[in-house]
Amino acid sequence: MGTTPRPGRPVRGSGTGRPVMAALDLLGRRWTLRVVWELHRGGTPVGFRDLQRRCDAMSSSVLSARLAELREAGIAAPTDAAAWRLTPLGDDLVTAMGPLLDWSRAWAERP
Amino acid sequence: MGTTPRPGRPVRGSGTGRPVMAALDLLGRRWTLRVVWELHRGGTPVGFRDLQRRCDAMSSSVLSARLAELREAGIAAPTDAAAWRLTPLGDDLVTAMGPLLDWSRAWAERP
DNA sequence: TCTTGCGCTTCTAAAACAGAAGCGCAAGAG
DNA sequence: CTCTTGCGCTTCTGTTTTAGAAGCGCAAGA
Repeated sequence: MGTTPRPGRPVRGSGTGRPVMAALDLLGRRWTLRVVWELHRGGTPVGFRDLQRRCDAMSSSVLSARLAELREAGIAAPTDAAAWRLTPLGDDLVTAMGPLLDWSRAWAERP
Repeated sequence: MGTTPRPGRPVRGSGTGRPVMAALDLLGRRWTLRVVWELHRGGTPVGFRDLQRRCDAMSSSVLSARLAELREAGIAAPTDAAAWRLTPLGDDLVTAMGPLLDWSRAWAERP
């Protein structure tokens, strides 16, 4: 398994660990943005298998790895009842993704 | 080589090709966001080897693949002088990434 | 001519991912 | 109690993706 990118520490593509580079490394991993997205859509905490189904049955091994990374990054957290939800920081991330969604709609309509 | 995700066509993680899913697939590939980012930072068109250096000497084979994908997606385009730059759509994408950068700074300052 | 740098391509090894199987646990049915 | 069902994951093996070095053809300059 790889390492969870953290701001301030060297990450793939940046020896300095500049925040934006660490973020691009973390969020650039496959399924990461999607998992965050689905956790947010759920509203209430979502269980592992349920989350897996919502992500089009993505591989459980990868989901497990992504959740561990997101937890370490302080973006997602397990509840006491064995389910997952976003932290306030995670909610902010989703908010920050808003313009990206608008862009994707514009992208879909290009000639 | 893989396929370039397009809105409206099935992509990894979504049989419907919903725009946001296609975008998450395309942008979720390793180095993609970084390449877009560096093309934008350059301002003027950037040559292949120069771009590679700016991306911390990422693999040339992957850079080549990413540029092909970004071109197909209408995000980047080669100039007549054998250099690369963002299209207007690509510039919009960078703009849409703005809040994400702000978020990364906040992320860097968490306890 | 000879070197230097360019935009890539090609090749092989390493890493990441996919997907099925299964483990231990807990709750309910019989 | 035993049996089944579903849960949260982990483990394992095969496939895909990425890394990284090497090299090709071209063009410009010494």
